[in-house]
Amino acid sequence: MATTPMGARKARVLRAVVGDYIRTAEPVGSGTVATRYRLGVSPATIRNDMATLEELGYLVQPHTSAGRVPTDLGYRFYVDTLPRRAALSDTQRRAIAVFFGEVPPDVEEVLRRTASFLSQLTHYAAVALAPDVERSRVAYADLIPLASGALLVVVGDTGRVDKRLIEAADGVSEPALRRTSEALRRSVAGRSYAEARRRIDRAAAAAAGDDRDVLAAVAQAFADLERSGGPDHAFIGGVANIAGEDAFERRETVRRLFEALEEEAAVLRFLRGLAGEEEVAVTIGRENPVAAMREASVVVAPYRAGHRPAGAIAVIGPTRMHYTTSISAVRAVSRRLSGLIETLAG
Amino acid sequence: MATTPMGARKARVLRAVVGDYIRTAEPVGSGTVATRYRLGVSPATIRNDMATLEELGYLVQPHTSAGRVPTDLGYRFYVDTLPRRAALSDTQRRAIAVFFGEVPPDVEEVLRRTASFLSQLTHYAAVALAPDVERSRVAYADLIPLASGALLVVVGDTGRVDKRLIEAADGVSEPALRRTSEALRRSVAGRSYAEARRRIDRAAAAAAGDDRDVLAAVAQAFADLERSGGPDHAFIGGVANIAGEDAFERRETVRRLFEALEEEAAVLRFLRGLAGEEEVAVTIGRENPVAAMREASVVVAPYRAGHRPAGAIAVIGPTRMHYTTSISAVRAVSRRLSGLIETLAG
DNA sequence: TGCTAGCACTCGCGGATCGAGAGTGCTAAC
DNA sequence: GTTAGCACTCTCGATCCGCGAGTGCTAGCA
Repeated sequence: MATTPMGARKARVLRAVVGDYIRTAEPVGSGTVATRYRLGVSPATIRNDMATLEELGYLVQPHTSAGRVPTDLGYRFYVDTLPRRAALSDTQRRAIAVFFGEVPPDVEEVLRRTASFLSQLTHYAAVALAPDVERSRVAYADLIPLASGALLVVVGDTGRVDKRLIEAADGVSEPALRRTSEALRRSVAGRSYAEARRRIDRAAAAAAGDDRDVLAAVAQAFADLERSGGPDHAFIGGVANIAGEDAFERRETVRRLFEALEEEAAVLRFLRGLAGEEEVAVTIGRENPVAAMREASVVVAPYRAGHRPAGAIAVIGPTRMHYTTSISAVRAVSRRLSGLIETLAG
Repeated sequence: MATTPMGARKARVLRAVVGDYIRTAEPVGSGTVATRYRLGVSPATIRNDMATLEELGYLVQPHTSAGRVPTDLGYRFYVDTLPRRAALSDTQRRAIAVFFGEVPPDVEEVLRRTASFLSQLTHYAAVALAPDVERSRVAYADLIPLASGALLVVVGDTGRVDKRLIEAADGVSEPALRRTSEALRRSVAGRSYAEARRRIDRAAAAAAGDDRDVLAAVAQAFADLERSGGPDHAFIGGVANIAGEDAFERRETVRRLFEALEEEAAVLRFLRGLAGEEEVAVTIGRENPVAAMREASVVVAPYRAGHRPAGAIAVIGPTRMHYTTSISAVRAVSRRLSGLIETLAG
């Protein structure tokens, strides 16, 4: 930050206003800033600064005789000039240690719990995305015979597990199933999902009769996986926090937000895009491409599996969010999660 | 119903008040009942009836000069005297046909989509419970070797799939894994989960070395499954409908409801208990054992897999719910769902 | 005995009014 | 560039009031 283009004191005033508003939820007046944050100048001076900051688009007044409230741009400045990595509270630190000390039953469950845990930690809603198909390799694939056909089970090296019913039109013959199963186990391990599909496709072309049908169905299943990223691989926790959050004033806002969260595809695409390679990213209010989230902010970070980025976790709250805590929490959890996933799947 | 203890006309008045209140959300006065529902008596008479109904606990007035509003008891009477099976609208009927015409990828996904679909159909929140462990038999179990150990996959004859990481302290030897896998496939198919666990326990006791460790871990995994019913096997759809529902006046009500829905264990137990063997059941307001749901009503029905009850689906809405539609929808969907699950898993 | 017409009464709701208080912008002086 | 002083604006909450809906009661009628 060093010397900001707006001038050092104005920057301090802006930070004070945003910080105070986040804490109190009340419009902040010049008097408050002068007494609560010792800037060594009088309210009148601060008033001038605030007027400038309003012209620049960082603040607005709800009405003439009220204090100022940050715009999305104001929050953006606040977040960008946040002191690097604030420490977590002891309670949070301990909670994280306990959470990651438990032995989880499987990766999917880890993500589900992580979403829930992250929401408790931050008091906002949280999302955990399952490892991306495109960033996973097939570790294992097999066909499980069932009365009505077979169940294709695909396990990725990121820990993701997909399953899909395979039904041949007029039943599947035992031997065909056994042969396909064998072929799958031999040929797809270590490949990307796309490459696996291509191999199975080729195998289908080369095969005949029942074998061909089964292989074609399996290839189709792989294709579906690639296209949709698999069904429901976003785990959401803490929706109650959003429902109770009165920073969302209108109920309609909450409703639309939930609608968007339930429409998982959109959120998925958006969050995957947001999660950069290394660090925590923040999207504020109208910066958000998803219309229903224009009154919300998102704090997102990627997690890794075996040194490669695999999925992402995020916190979703009102623009008047406690950014410091959320960012610290997301950063800490994403790091620990990467470690855990690595030992589980790697 | 025939002759109600309260007298035939009072019953009609009560039904009129409840029905009108559900439609309009306005307290219902004697005048409205007299003009809108042709009971052949004057408002004065209806006033008397309403006074009686209030004494009996079926109605209340929000304040002296307002119309009447049903109590939970009033809704109960209304639901109990509903004409048997109202027809679904054409739109709904068509939607159901389309929905169940699609080929689903697997049972879990069917339930997830059913929850979402049922919520769209009714405009309330909906829940679909995965098939109960206690009511399923093991169709298939296998160990899938992974870098960090193995993944236990258990498929039930109801279509439920459970997976769980098995990690032996100091790695699992290949041969032990192969032997255990073989033993599993041979010995557990067709058994109940409890019986399967006992067999594996016995096998573990009889085995030695690595085999013993792996078998013990598998038995432990089965035990966990039985105890918890498996993680997250409730799929919830349409929370946005509840967030937007203004029949829930206070926001706190909505918050607590979400909290309860997220605390899946409680909802699970409650709904499983509620779902009778054959028919649709309705729980209204304070009848509800879960405190956070005391201002909500639940319409629930079981679904079957292979002629045995397996799980349940439910609609959750305000006590001022459109019961007729909800009941019809839940009944129709549960029936179709039973058929679908049967062809998939049976 | 049960139903009805008439009537006085109650009470919430929406709109209007008003004073207090917070916070502003402007001006003039330092 | 900063500050003190001051007049001004505007929201918020309290209070008041009239309207209208709906009631309960009483008296009369079949």
